[in-house]
Amino acid sequence: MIQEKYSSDTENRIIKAARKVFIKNGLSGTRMQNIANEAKINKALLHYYFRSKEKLFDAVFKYAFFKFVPKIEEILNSEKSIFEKIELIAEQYIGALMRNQFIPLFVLHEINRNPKRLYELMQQVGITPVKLVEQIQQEIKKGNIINIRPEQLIINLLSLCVFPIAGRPLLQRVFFHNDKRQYQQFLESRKKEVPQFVINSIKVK
Amino acid sequence: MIQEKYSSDTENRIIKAARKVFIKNGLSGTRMQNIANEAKINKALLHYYFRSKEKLFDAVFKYAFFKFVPKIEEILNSEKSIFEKIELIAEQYIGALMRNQFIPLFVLHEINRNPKRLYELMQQVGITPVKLVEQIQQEIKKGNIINIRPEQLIINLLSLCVFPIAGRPLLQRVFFHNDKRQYQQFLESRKKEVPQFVINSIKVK
DNA sequence: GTCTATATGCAGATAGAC
DNA sequence: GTCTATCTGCATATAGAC
Repeated sequence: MIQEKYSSDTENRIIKAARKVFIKNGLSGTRMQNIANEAKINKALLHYYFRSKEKLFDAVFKYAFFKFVPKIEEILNSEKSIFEKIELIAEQYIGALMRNQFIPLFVLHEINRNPKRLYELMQQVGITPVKLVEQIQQEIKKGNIINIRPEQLIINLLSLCVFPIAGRPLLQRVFFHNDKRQYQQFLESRKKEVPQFVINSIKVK
Repeated sequence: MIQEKYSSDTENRIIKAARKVFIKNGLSGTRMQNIANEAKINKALLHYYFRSKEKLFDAVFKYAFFKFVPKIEEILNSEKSIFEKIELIAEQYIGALMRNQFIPLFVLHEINRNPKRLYELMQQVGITPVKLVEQIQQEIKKGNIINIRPEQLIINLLSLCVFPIAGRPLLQRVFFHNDKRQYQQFLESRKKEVPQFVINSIKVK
């Protein structure tokens, strides 16, 4: 038996609908009526369960955030080599975002609207790149990778994972004749291509 | 004497204010009153000059888009080597986005809201990566760069330019103690770091 | 051209019947 | 808990005076 996150069936339907609509359209782009329609319930019930639009949005945002946290956190703090970590982060990250296409823009928007809150959420969960930064510095000292600022490397990796999904509607049109399946395959191939690209650039041969 | 784009002074103040507010807050996040306040004119005047919010937004979007088109287009269709092009695109692109921090998210949002329109705008202006794709294929044949799909390479380059600015508010906090000047310097350094990173990865030595 | 006042419609939120 | 009906406020847009 599946453990539902919310106690009532209606509550579950609301939160599920809210995720779909908020993540696709953002806070100001979403109408409570849209969510009610999606959940096939009455608009008043949204307020009965979540009081206000803001509170419902908060629930959705935390969900979207924590959906991606655990695995990344696990990778960051593992004892694997820097190269393995790069491979794992790219694979996990691209995979998760492929299954949740609207998350990148949703989170980017929230990053710009309320960066402090997101930062505090990250701290609460213990997501920090400190260990990864140190590991990169050590690998540079050991001569395994070229001299690069750890921040550059990490942000490069993130960029390569996130942007192709955030910009998908245009990129798919420009490069793949708007063929959905082709782009999906393209993203799939990036799980391997991105780490290759990064490692190829930094590895000392 | 400077040639203003719009005939009246009021019209110019409106469009300038609208750029600032729309680009920062998006279509649904912007109130006509916000624009009126920013322009220090009456709300009714917005409608007198631009009829509707949508039409005003359209004017702003086209402006934001064409602001970045000419130089990129020039680079794409020039006769420079692939390595020079990579260097120029990164430098121009990052520079332009640094001066217009909110453009990336603004355009990304519009890409997801109305991708077809943006694509058609690009075609009208003749922005297409066809020539760059061909050039990459030739360089691969000549053995100057490794075997990589041109789409991967181009999208990688774009990712590395755009994402660090779209995600700035969070990245600045996480990696630079929210120090604005440090992040500005970081972005500045990427004008050289990004092409190095890319070329390092694809160049056959 | 620019303003004040106002019409119109809609979205978030609540009251109250069932 | 769930619904219908309604309140309230606000945003776009217009009318009309100056």
